[in-house]
Amino acid sequence: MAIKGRITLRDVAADAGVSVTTASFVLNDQDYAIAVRTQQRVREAAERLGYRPHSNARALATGRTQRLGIVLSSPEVLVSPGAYHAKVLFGIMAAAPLINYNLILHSASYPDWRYLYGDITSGVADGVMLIGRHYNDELTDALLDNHFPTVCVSYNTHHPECISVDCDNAAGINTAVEYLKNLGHRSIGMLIDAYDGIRSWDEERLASFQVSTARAGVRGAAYRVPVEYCGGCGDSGFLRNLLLNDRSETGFIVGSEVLARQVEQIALECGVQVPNELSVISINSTEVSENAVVPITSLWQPLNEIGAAAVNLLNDIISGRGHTNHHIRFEMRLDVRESCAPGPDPY
Amino acid sequence: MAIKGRITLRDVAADAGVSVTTASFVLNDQDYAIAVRTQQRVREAAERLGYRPHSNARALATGRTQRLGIVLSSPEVLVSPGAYHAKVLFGIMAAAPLINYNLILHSASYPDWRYLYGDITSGVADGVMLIGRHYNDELTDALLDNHFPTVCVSYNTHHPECISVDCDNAAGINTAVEYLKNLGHRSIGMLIDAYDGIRSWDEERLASFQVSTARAGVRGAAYRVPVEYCGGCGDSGFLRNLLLNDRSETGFIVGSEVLARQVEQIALECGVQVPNELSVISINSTEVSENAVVPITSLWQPLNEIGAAAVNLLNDIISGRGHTNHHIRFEMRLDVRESCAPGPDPY
DNA sequence: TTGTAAGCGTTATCAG
DNA sequence: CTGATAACGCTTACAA
Repeated sequence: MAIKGRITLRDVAADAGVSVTTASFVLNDQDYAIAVRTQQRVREAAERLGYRPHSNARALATGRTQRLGIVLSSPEVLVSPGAYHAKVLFGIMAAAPLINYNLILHSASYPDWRYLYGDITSGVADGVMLIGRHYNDELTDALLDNHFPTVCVSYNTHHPECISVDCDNAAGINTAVEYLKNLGHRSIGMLIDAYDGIRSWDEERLASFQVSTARAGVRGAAYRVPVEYCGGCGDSGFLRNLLLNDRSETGFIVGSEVLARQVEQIALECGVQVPNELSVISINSTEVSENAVVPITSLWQPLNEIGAAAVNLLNDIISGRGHTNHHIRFEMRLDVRESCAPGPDPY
Repeated sequence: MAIKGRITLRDVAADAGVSVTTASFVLNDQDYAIAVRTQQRVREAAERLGYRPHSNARALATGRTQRLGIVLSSPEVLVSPGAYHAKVLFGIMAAAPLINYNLILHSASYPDWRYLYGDITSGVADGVMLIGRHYNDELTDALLDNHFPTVCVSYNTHHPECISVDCDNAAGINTAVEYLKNLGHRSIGMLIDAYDGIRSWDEERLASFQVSTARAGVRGAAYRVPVEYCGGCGDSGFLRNLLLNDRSETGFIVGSEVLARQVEQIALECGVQVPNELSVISINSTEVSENAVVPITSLWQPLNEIGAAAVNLLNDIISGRGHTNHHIRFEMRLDVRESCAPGPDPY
């Protein structure tokens, strides 16, 4: 079934009085020494007829689609507070056209990862960026096993060929710990959302937290908070107990902004003053932290740069270019706001 | 250049000991009365070899890609306050897979609309959704002129074949006007961002504002505010003058949430109390209005439904199904918050 | 300098 | 019931 009214290369060639080969050569700038007059005729014909190369035909012939796939963990993440994914997507969208790629948004809501796998590897795109998936993600590993060009964004897996782009969680947490220590805090807590599966970023942060607190010579305890991540609501009993019972921690590093706001909120309800009686640092530093009742000091990460880096890295992989660094990390920056105060042991 | 290691239909057919034709029939459920045993052999072979139909080859043969294009006005809109586009995109992303479409995110940053036009019509997708473009958009009209399946989302043009999905701006503004009138306001102002080109939604709102105020028997004046839309900053002289000089308006309907917050902010600075001395209604009703110092009463629109409707409408067009309604409109809802108070003439 | 022709992986027409 | 075979639009050896 012909595509309705499409102008093909044949039409252009006929109009210019040359063969399709010649027309193809000219239009692809593969100047196999074509007479200048012929070139002009071809270009003129293409222009006049409004010729557009057919994306799929070209892809079929060359084996390259000039398209990059994107997989979000779910459609919802696009509209979640802080807009993490939207910001990464922004970086991707800005970077892709610069190196001639279109983007494919793979359906994020397949029941089974195998469908997604089939979709991704159906030849619709030359490679794929997976965003914020689980540590032990079968999809990721299947893709990597089959050497499909893949870049993990904001997470990674244990797969030996895993290539990822993310912020430098380890260094970031260290920054936060040092910051609290220098403020005089001697016992610091880390609060992480309790998900089903473990996330790579949580693991990196927890590991760094242990190392950093030890190195800094302060007490460090990590807690997994059983919160339903539904935008702020959830069971707050855990936090309430944590704050009201005698705790040694005078400062908390909180893995998500929404959770950090909850902490602040519950502290308020419990009569625990932020920052005077409790310092809080969140991670992400978006408007969520900024607009909190007491604006929250937060670790910022360059999400658009992360997106852009993912695009370029994926392009390297597709082009078979050597990528020296399998795990690109971007520095985090501590945005100091008003949620931290000197601890019990200031200099 | 063969696609590396890809299992083709030929491989499956060979493995099952049938022709590609037969294999194709089986795998596409076009049960041209194929022997059940043969079917099983084919399916089994496909499964075992991990066969995936090649997207582009299929597209080339059928003339259908099962992909829908999306054009955002710019990458930035994804991360703008209120996340209008992200929410529409969410609706689109949720709806598309339900009717077996993948999504193409066209590069929103082409210098010239002609490139975009070429991209869109290159056969990469079966149709396109354009989001929030100008009233006199050359791209839109070129697409419509050439009968490329197109749906305008959140805007429309004068093109006779224009098909659009949007909120019902006219009814929404009427709701807001009536609300203020019933509160006792007798002079209402409308504030619109002053862009270069005119936007269809602004035109619809302004027109409705004139009609609605007249019908309600209140005074209605519209102002275009010269604000650089850069997330909250900008020249505020205009608003300051408007608020401080003797004005008759006791209530304003403001076309954007960011602008509405500015109005509130500047009123605060000028010592004009919101809502006691000035009532404000914004449009969009997101966290931007919700988190204002005085939470702003706002007209909400179902952005995800709009996105979903666009997907289904586009599918109808592509399938050649008759679409009775060229301009689908969704009702707006007034989210009452704290920015409106009784006017000078309450009942 | 240009043209012929063989693919790329499907689908679909038409015989057998 | 099944199998050749010709598209689909383009790229690219290879020939002329």
